[in-house]
Amino acid sequence: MALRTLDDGDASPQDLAARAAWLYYVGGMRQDQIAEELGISRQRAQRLVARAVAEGLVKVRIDHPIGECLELERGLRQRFGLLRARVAPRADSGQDALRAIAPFAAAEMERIFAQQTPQLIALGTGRTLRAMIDQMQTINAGHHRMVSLIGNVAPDGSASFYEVIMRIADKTGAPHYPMSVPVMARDAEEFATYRSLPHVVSSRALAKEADVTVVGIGQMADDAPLYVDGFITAEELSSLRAAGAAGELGGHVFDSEGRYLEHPVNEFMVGVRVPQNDNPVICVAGGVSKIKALRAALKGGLIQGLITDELTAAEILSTS
Amino acid sequence: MALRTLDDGDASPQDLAARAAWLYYVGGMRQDQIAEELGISRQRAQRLVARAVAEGLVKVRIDHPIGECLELERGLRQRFGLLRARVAPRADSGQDALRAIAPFAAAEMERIFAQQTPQLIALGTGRTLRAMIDQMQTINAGHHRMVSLIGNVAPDGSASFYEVIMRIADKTGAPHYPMSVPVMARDAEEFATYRSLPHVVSSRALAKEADVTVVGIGQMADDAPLYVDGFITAEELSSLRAAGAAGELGGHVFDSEGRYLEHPVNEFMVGVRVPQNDNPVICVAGGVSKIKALRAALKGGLIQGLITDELTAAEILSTS
DNA sequence: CCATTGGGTGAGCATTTGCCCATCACGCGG
DNA sequence: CCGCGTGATGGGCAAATGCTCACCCAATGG
Repeated sequence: MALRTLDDGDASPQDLAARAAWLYYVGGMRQDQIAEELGISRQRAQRLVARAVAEGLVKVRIDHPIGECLELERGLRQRFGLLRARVAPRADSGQDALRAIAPFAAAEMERIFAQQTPQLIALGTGRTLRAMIDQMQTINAGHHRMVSLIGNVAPDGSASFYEVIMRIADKTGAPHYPMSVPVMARDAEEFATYRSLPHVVSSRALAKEADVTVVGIGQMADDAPLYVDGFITAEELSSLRAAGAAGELGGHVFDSEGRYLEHPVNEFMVGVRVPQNDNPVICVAGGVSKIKALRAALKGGLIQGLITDELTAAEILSTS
Repeated sequence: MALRTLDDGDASPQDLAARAAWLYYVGGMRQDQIAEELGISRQRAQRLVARAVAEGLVKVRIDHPIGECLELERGLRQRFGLLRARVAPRADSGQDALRAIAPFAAAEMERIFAQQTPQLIALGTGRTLRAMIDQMQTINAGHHRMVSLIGNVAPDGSASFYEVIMRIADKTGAPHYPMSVPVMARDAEEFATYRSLPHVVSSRALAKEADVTVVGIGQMADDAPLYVDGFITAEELSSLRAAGAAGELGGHVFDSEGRYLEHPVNEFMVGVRVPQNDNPVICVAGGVSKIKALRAALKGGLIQGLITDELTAAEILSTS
């Protein structure tokens, strides 16, 4: 945003990359034509296009409800009474699922932001939401507000890497209310302190009233994000699993029936649990590792919308 | 992998096309991989992708401010059949527009001068072209020639401040043919004298044959450059407006349809009108005040290229 | 029943793209 | 002042893509 070319037509490499990419993808020109047009070498044009893709300037969407995915979407909606269900085609586990889902989730977010009536949007954190944001188009949507469900400070004191609210704010210009405290308190005293902070009180209040909530989901295997990112210890993870943990939404752990556990980890989470009122909670998640958690969340009615990939959707529907 | 064919039996051709396109663009797979994945031939995969693109299933967006400008450029080219259109980002009226456009215009000039085959370049005058030159790089381009479209002597006998040809010559070392007479004659006799001067005759002849012509554009409001710079009186300006003047190119005034007026001011201009032959006339201009003039010039097909700013371009496209 | 037509198919080839590598310009520390 | 990375550049080539063509099949209509 800040540094737009003021005095130099050819300047900012990103501008040039964007221009080249536009000519290539939208304009349908060949790379040598682009090179000539921009007065650069063919190779440079090629690199610019590649760069624009790598930097995520180029967003591709396939505008077609693929039959199979539609079936799955319908299945999910019916089985779990969901309000929204989107299923991205194919995609295997892990990274692929993320890549597949992100554009769909981004489209859903844009749909939310495109609404005329001002919305209060609550947001979780995590890799999946980060990937989603990267796919979002910058749009002017200053009439909505966003609030974070969960603290944005990691255990080591750094800002959480997977914080998303600031990044969406960059793209939309919407006012936002991050929850600038640690995700989790270490003891009851700390917990009481955090919870009593005025901005936490107000953020929590806002989050509970959100018109729509968008979250990822965490699983409870050995590589559970809560553990990998250092929020809980290996012992706590074991203890949670012993207590029947199946997954977590915004750090709040629930069992395979979708009931929140009574467990120290849950007691000390500073953020709010996803609202359980009339306003929808949309979960963005995919990959085999998350299936158990998703199934539990769906069963417990914790979420009212799901954006996932084809294989995950099929798996959820086939075996639960 | 190849045995996916089993469950694809239901797919409609469009579904398949969408799926292939998705795997290609979003999934980043190669066409032969897609072919294998979907159990079809490589060619079919390629046809499916092409088809998806052709049917508009694939939507590509460039998430960068430049994207907008490129849209406008395409719009201008299409609407007015322009050969060249460049749109600089943002920029409000007046000075800002100039600052934004100048680098783009300079790049265009450099493109012209960078050509191998010798070009004969005709040039107008004015603030905009001056700003353009200031942005030009010095390049050695002695094989081109430049000729002025218009006299370079102001009514008070001084050299016109906005003469540009000498300055470009400084930067390029190209031989140049200024038109060293007043812009405008005061009566028929003077006019006949000027027009008969040998160097005027030859400059005029050259200008008419220019391979490319680059001009600014003048508007006809109270601060019309022709009037402000003292070439015409307030009465003449009023008279021109009464006759329907919408703008001027090189001092030659035209109406809102882009037809030159039959008016004393036009009769006594010593310079030539911009060529109306196969060789392009590029106009460099921006700012709201010039929109009326630009629209007229475009409508009348007086110019074949336009270098402007985003707001001006948007305005021209939206309301004409 | 056969000719026709329209869409789809793979082979083969031309074009376009992606990538590696030698080279060069530039900034930095010795 | 001189090497020494570091990163950009363009040449050249292999891979990937797009396109044409001859052919096939299935449906249609005489």
